[in-house]
Amino acid sequence: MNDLNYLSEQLNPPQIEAVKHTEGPLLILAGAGSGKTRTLIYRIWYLIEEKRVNPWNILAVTFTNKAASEMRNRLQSLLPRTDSMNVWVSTFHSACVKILRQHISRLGMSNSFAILDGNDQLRIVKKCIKEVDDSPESLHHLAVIKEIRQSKNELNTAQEYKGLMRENYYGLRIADVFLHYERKLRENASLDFDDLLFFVWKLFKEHPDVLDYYQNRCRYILVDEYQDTNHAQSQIIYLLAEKHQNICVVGDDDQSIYRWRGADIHNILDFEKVYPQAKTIYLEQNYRSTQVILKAANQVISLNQMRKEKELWTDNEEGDKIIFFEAFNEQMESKYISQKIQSFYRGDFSHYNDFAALYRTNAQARAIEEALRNDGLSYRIVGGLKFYERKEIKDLIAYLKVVVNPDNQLNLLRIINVPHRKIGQATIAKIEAFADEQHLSLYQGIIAMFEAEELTTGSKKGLSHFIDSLHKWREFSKDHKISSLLEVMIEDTDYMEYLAKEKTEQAESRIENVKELLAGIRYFEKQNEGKTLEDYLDYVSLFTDIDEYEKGADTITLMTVHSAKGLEFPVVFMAGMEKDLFPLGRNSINISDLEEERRLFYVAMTRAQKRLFLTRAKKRNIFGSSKDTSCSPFIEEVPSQYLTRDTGKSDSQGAYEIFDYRAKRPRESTQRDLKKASFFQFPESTSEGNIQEILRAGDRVYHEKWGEGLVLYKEGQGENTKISINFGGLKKKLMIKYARLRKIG
DNA sequence: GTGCCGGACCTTTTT
DNA sequence: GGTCCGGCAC
Repeated sequence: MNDLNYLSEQLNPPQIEAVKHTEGPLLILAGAGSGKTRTLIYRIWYLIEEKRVNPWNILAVTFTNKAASEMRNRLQSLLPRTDSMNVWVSTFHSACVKILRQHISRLGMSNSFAILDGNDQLRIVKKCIKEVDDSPESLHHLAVIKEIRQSKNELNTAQEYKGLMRENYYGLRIADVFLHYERKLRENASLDFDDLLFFVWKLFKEHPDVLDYYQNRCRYILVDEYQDTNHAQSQIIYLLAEKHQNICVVGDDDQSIYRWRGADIHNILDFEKVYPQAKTIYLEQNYRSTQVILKAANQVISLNQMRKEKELWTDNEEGDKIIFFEAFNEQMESKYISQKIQSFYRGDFSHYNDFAALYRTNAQARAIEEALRNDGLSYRIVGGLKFYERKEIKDLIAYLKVVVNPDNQLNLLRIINVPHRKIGQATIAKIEAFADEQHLSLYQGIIAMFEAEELTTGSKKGLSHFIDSLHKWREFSKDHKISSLLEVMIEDTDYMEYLAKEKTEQAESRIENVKELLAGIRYFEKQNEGKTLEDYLDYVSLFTDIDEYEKGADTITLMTVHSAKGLEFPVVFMAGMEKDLFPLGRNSINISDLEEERRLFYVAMTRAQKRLFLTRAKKRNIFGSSKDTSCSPFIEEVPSQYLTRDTGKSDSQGAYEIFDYRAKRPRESTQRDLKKASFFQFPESTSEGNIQEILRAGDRVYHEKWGEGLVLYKEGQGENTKISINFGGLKKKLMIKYARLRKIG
């Protein structure tokens, strides 16, 4: 088929224009739901198929691994395999890691650097404050981190930062911590997230031959979500595109919601100034939402001053009004969400993944989770405590990192006494002092101390055993798979025993997590044959939970609005529409903060395809005590003709629709239902306790991992009750208190 | 060197 | 309501 005919079947006129404008800078302002990813994909297809551009010369940058892998998948279905494989599709951060692993030695640094995550950074900054500041308690670590990150994003070194703080006493104190922090990172050959960008920029600036290589390689550059770029990122892109000028950025200033982490909205607002030759194309047809939702969202966002004027339109149906519901407290709010989902389910929307509950802060997930669990609905929480940030996972990853690079003190310290080897503060201080004196790394210091026979008996045994094991693992890793190595390490250190001995109820789930980690590694090995332990560690360092989110599973999705960007759902619940929560602001919230919150609200609204619910709680638990709340000002910003209040009939305490399964239609709630609901509101014991009473042989239950099952019999008493369940032929005996079972039906 | 207790502080949002 | 950290007892 003729390419142009094909394109006009797939895309609308402005989208086609964006695809065909291949030479020179291009700004695509793509509103929510306007098919921007689709446009990008076809643009790459067009470059390769029509313009005969070598796929190898195309770079497509995204912000999340999820977005990158989605793009890769969609390219694969459109292009011959070899072509789609050769396009460099990557996140900013992984592209930078790839570049630095090759060339950072040109800056006099080690190519085998470690990557610190946010928690590592936090711990190190705290420590640095204590080590160099005169009154550590008056210097808040978050303030310091903010300054460090901002400085790096603005491409200033610690020295330059100190220069800028000349007259500023407080700033100078931060500068000293910053300098110390940098020294510590360099000594340990470690880079934080912001360093990844900073050093790529530095590399390009100081080594024109390296820049030239990448300029020639990346002749056609595409950047997704350009409104989220920070200064460092935009400068890297600027340098890369300088030679060929084939830079296409896609974004929506109205969806810029990462200003707080350094995203500079001016990058997109001023694109035409930075690239005077730029062409600008607007994608304003929305394919996602109903008229009502889209018009309401348009109205809300139009209140922002700092934006490019535009108005999305759609051919979609008019749709139902947006519903606003005020609940007594967050338990009732959650109950309402659960009830609404049940009344829709098997009605207009037949899958659980048609529903999403969004919120401003992760802490709100708990109440919603509890309501859904009590009602036996299948849900999943995206984000929150992340898998790779769990203690047990970080421990084992640190073991792997130490095998790769024992000189990294940060990782070594994390595991040197985990599990316990009787190596405490005193011993470590002693080694540190010795190592400093001899100008050795901590690891080399330990070895040297053995040779010098400087160690006391107490910790000697534990230390020598640890060092011997480390040698053994390093040898072992040379000709064994990552998963085998980890298995051996877990075995040698009795790590599972160590977890099991922690009598907390977390023990079981921690052990499960370790198994999941092993399974994850095996999967990685299968997917990436020939990749090394170092490759795996890079992958883990840049992995986030939203990457894991898959449409496939049929569950209700709970996540923050930030995580929801780029996704869509037929039915969206936006919970917590309260002043000080959404918009979130404590003491003072200035206009530009408010505008960012409004953009966030706009993102939330535009996730909805068919139905949108806004809910709030009149009382909410904050830090354990119940507080009265007032309504979010955003509610008033939604035009009243698109909004209808669900009063829950006459009862303002929060009546709701109940789905009557026998009649297969909703009925109104009765006093009895309300009583029942308020029982769930205050579960005396947690759901584990409740469920134990409820479950009996013959009940159907749902388990996160095993799916649906049939209860066969119970065994034992009280806390230690075990339950035998048949999961589709597979019989399992589980401890009730750990199994997290949900009753079905 | 380890483990337990109590108080402070906490919540944005994420690569 | 949860986490982290310091202090104290063993």
